[in-house]
Amino acid sequence: MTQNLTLESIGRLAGVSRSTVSRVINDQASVSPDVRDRVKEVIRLTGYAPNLAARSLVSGRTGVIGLVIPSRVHSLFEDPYFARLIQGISAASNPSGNTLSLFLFQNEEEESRLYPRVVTPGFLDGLVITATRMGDPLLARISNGEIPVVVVGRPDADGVSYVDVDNRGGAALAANHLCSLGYQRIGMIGAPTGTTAGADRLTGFVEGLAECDRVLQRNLREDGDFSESSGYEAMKKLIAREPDAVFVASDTMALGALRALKEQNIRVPEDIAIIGFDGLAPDRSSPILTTIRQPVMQTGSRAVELLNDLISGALAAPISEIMPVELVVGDTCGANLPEPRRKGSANEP
Amino acid sequence: MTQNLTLESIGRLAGVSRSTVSRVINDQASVSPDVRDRVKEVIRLTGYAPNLAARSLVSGRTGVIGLVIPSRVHSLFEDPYFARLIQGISAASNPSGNTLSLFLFQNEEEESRLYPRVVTPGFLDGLVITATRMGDPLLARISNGEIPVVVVGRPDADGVSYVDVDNRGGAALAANHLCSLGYQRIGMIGAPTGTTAGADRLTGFVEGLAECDRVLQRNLREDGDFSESSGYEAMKKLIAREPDAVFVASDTMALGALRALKEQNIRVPEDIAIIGFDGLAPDRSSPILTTIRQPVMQTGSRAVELLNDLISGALAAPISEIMPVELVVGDTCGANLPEPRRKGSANEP
DNA sequence: CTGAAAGCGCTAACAC
DNA sequence: GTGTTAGCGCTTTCAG
Repeated sequence: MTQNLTLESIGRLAGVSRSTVSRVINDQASVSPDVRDRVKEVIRLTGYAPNLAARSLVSGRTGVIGLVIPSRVHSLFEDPYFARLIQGISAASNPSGNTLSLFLFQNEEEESRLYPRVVTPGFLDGLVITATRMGDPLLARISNGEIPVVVVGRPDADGVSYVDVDNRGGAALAANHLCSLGYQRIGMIGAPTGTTAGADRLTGFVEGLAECDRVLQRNLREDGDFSESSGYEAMKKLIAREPDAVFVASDTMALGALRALKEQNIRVPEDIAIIGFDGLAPDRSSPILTTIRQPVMQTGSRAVELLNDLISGALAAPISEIMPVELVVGDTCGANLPEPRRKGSANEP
Repeated sequence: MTQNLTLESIGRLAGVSRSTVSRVINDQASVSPDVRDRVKEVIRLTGYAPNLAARSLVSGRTGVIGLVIPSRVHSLFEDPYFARLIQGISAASNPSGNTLSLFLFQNEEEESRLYPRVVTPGFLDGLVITATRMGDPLLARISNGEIPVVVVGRPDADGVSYVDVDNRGGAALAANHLCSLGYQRIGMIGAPTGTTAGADRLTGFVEGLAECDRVLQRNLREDGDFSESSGYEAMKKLIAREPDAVFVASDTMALGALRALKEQNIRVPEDIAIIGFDGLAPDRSSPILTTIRQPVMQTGSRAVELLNDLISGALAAPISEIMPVELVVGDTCGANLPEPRRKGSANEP
């Protein structure tokens, strides 16, 4: 079948030199229409495709961008967040002619062993790194610019380009929503504060409460690890402390929280209001979860776009961008209940 | 920093020729120990890494394997199944020195546009394709062996290598489990029969029921599309027809089914038994789901191993392998309830 | 055991 | 407009 096809052999078949074939392939101007057509026909007939290795050897570009998912978030990989993110990254890679390589490190050992390969110039054109953790050792090694990198999420290092979502603003939105509905004993199930997303959502929520002259009571906060079961466990602990509303820092954890409540026959939103974060579980809960939606796919796509700009030199690092979030009102906060929510009941010193 | 490092420059630094450096790098015997040490030291100091493009230009190998996820299953990408599969594939790729490229096609158009690139020799060493659908156009174009391919799942084409799980056997196990517990009105929420997995699970379940002299009543079967909400909807329809046990062909759909039941205050397993398939939601439901566990990660890893054998020529296509599944008894079938389940009640013409 | 030389398939000056 | 010619960095004979 298709084999041994080279510029040279195509040229021979079309009766031209290899340079001309190269010009046709790269859509360069200086080729007469008839020659161009003839060459294209031969290419079509033979099914010739240029050898990428040879091409990248001379051009210095590989056409490959890498997506690195560090080992510590590995266990979270099953959160639909990553599926969406990958979809967004893939969607933006294909049109730009890039191939996406996935680096899913199993553990620290593998990470440090394979890491050199990932940042070595000539292997990848650029890198997207998901960095949900603070003090990422990978980031430290990148700053000195071996290869263009864009981080998804806020890195806690300077000089690194990134795309983040407005975690603080979104969490504040959640706080305001709960306040405006009259809830009094407002709690939170947080994400790990060792991740910038977790830290930012906590900060934002506290700030949002402050805008309504409220504070987040110490005993009304539990943290999870982004998993469904951690949300379930956290909510079981909170129930005894009787919050009337809880902000859960991820939808997956919120599903766990709802499960815990249903198990105890606590009604949502009548007995307790729940608001999530992510916007990833639109129809997976009964009642439908009120949440803060972040544009996950777009975040991934935007990261690739910025990376392409970095690679082409159109932009110089570091650059950053914050994606907007929005409140999506569902049924778990009682916003749509006919009568206004409790206002000013529930007192506690 | 690190730049322009080539075999030549390393050789100069170490006072040897580029051939010798190449031999050291490729661990070839004929190099004297002292020279080898000297060269290695220079490599360490400079941080030199071979240019992969040049290497693959001469070797004909790229060290890259592709994972293709066709557009029709794209919407299902968020099922944790794919996350696990990717983990397995990635886990097996790294040690074998391969890089994993992900081809997540958004739609048919993109699929056929990018497809040539994917099967063109010289771009990828091999391909893993998830083929949950029948009549896959990609598979048709592959059979004539342009590039080594291993399919995950049973392809409905001949001559294609694949790794599948024992869907039929597993579904039969589920049927036997329900029969042995004495259930009478046994229903099923199936996966799309346009996927080989869906078809095989249906076949196996019917066969399993037959072993207990039962048939799957027409009106006790509804099909979903692997999504949580489709499981929810299917169960809502089934409820009125009063099955006392339901086999749900995927855990994700089973979670939806459980949600529908909880919403109607139907108790599991007291009022109805539920058994899933996949083993992906170990602690995500209350009560804990009884299910048929398939080794998803291992399936992915095995696919890569077979692919490597195909690439190296150690094995010749087509080859195939069926991974075993197992029954995991949870709390949704009442297997652990103190008293034996109802035996022989519920009559209907 | 080591070096010299050829060549993988392509792009990009540089001629004509 | 088109062909000729150098390499890109590497592996691999082939000499020595």
